[in-house]
Amino acid sequence: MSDLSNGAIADALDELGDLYELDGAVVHRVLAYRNAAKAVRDAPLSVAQLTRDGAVTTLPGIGATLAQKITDLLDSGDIPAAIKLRERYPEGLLAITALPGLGPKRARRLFDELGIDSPAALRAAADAQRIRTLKGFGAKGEAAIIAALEAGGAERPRTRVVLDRALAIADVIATALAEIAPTAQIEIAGSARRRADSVKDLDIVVDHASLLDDLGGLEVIETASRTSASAARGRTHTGMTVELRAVAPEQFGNLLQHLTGSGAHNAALRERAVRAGLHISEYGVLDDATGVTHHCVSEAEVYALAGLPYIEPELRENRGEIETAASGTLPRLIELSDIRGDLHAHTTASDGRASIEEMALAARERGHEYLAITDHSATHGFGDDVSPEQLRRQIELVHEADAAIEGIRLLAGSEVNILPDGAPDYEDALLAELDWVIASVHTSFALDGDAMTERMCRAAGHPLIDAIGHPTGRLIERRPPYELDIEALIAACASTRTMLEINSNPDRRDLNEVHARAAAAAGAAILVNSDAHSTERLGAMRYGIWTARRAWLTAADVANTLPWAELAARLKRPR
DNA sequence: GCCGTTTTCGGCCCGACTGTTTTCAGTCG
Repeated sequence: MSDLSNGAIADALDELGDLYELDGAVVHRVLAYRNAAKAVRDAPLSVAQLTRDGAVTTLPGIGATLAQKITDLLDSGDIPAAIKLRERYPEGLLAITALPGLGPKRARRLFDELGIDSPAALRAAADAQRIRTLKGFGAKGEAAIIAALEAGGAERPRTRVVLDRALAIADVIATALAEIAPTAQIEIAGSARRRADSVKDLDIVVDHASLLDDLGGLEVIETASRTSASAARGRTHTGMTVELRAVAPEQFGNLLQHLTGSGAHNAALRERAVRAGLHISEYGVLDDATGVTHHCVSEAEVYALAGLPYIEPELRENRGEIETAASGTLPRLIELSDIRGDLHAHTTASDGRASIEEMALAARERGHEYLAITDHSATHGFGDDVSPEQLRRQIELVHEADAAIEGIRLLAGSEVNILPDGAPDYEDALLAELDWVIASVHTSFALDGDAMTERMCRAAGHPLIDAIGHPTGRLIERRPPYELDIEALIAACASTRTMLEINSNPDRRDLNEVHARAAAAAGAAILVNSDAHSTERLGAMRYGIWTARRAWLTAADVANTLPWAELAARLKRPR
């Protein structure tokens, strides 16, 4: 039987926080639950296991009370306090608090005074003009509620945009603004700058206020308006919100740091600063001792005033980076230029668009020393499968191309399917002829967690499988990971010297940053691969690198920063 | 509810915006 996942525990804590908030608890108590939920969600270890070991209070923000609540959850499947509060506050009330402008306080008044317990009841009351009779709610508020309900705010969370689409638009906007004001400083901020999997909107910081009036004229912008003397907001034709903020050059670092976030990072940074008598805001750093507000041209100055070294945007998620920075032990994060080769790429032999030669030349152009050709295997289907006979021919073709093309080592590989029983879909004798084998799940996603975990651990134990590709199968914003005990897989890979991939396809980025950090901590070797299906997509590698950086990885944690000869020597079957 | 190179108690980031307000609470990022 598998334990509750960190995500499930975090969801339970978030729900309890929401319920306490409806119940009128002091905000700091509610915040404590939110912080604890985040700590659990970001934890690189099994929180269930930590709890059973009596060590869960080592996580930041989890004390004796929350440890007991997590223990109750693991023992009985629920938290007693949550059961009690759910009886008092109907589920529909939480849906109401999801509407813009309606928080817990106002939702409670609607519930207490008008008996409104669902979005439908809210709509009926608004239509009957009963809401405006409440103190604090006017006709305007009533109209805003109707508008929010009609926008569907209570049913579906707003969709987020996957990072590559967001960056593509951000680059177009930044380039267009730079053409208008060539001397302006223009920076993308927000979660896009932190290289998160997806973003809600785009934040852009400029030091030329005149640019605020140019936003609406850009080709990618559908509508735009000034929202204040220093800000403009636009909407792209794709429906994404763009916030443009202008600031004086001497305060550029303050605003960029503020808008890059994350919110949790900034809150933790500011709490630390307060203990030193400093107040950090988007406008400057106020020193209590002198009464002086320091302006910062660069972010590095903001951190320096707080007594810290510069912290890379990818680390700013309040996952321990502030404490680690304070102790002077931040890792030197991996960079794209550290990568020496790519061990996952497709050609026209399966579902790729380019030939072996085209992929080889494009990889060489990118500075790679080696490239593994890993087309799909015998059972792939969709007409993309490579029969054993075709694979034998492909091996010859790859070796011929390797001999013919100077400056890059080509490896004859395959991306084999992991069958539901954990076996690869080629005979071992054929696998043994390959230079490189990466194994992935492409079928039977719906196995239960135990079966999927056994399937993948068995694959990791296969002597001829070198690496596991896109280990959780998730597609960002589209498909959740399949049921899998990722820690068990990581342990299996570490003990069998099977490498784990960070797949760089921007829709995958799989392993994600939390799992990649856990894998490196467990001693498993990580790969960052493009999974390119065309020459251009070899460039997707940067997304995997960003995930690796968000996982705190250094070049030493990633195997394909090594020359091929050194990497090959570390494989379970040295070649 | 958590936490401590000012604290085991008394704090807990900062500011903008909104609407309904004669001075502010609630919400949001």
